[in-house]
Amino acid sequence: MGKGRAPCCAKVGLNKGSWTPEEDMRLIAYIHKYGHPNWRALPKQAGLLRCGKSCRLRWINYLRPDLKRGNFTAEEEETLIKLHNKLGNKWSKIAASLPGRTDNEIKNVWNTHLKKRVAASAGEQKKTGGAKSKKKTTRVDAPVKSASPSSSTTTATTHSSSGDSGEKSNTNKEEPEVDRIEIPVVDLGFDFDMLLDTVPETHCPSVSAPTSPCSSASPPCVVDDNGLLDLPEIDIVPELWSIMDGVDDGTGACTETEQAPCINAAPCPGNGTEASAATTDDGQEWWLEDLERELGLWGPIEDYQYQPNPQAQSGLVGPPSASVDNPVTCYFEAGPEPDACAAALTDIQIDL
DNA sequence: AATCGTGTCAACCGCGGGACA
DNA sequence: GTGTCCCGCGGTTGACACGAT
Repeated sequence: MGKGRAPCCAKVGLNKGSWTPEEDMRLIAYIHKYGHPNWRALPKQAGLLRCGKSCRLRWINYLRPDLKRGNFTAEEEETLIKLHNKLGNKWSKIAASLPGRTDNEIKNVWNTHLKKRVAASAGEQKKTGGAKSKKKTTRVDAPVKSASPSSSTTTATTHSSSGDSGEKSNTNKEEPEVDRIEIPVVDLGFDFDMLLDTVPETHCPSVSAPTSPCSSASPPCVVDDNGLLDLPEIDIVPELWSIMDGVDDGTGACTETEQAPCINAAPCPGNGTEASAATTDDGQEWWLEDLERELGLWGPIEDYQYQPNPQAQSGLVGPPSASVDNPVTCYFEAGPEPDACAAALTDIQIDL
């Protein structure tokens, strides 16, 4: 402890709190393309006003492609209870036995539902002599709301990133037991690589030959003036990066690893990112689409009406504006039909 | 309809451990 | 052998949603 630890984001003026869709997409797009060989350097390279820690957390707990979203199944809960009996609060170890679940999620589920349930169950056993098996007979009386993650047969827990509003109704999963959702490859008409086009060039790793199968459309770090989605460039005072650089290694320049983020290895197998499966052509297609579904990007088009607002302000720095003012937010919130979405996005440039 | 209380969960914080120079 | 850096873990918090009154 206290080994000259770097100040966290709060101390150097970086963003904190909830992630905006823009930030999410930026992070997704970046990791999708370059992986995350160095969390600390990632925000800078991706043009994110976040600390590496925050990016890592967001990725691990929310954006990772292999996350199993939705309610815990009865089996998972059973496993969790058993493992907790055995391991205690070793959430990461428990998470290792529950594929697709994060330690954070497991911790939350335990603290909010299972702990009470187990306690209640234990109390009941005491009362009744405790001879009953611990089969999940207490589910019904668990003091949880119907939409709680533990009630696997009810409404799915959602993990929308579109702010915290309206998230409970967006992404219902009918089959929480499914480990992997098989999603047919669909041409979205939207390439995540276009997001990377907006990564500030100076912050871009100099990768000469992106190997991302999804990068067919555009080379990295080239701002396309032809109407590709322009995420707002972040107006970051140079001092901020200086601070971070100073915190990093003092060079301020990309290190070797930063220069060549593990494209081939990306997203860095064995690094806690199980996204390695996504490095294959199919895998990338799969998880991006899966993520889009989870984020509510798929759905009816009726409500999707983007109205460019010239006075719209960037949602990246500062409070996110209403979705109608922000195509990216709109993209996340409205569940646009792919073509329409792409069309809308390509028509729009977000200005600071 | 408004207010209050509770539950949920994403995100933050601080620390420890391992890797590396 | 030592110091530094980064990653990951576990505990905690704050904002939000929703149900009850």
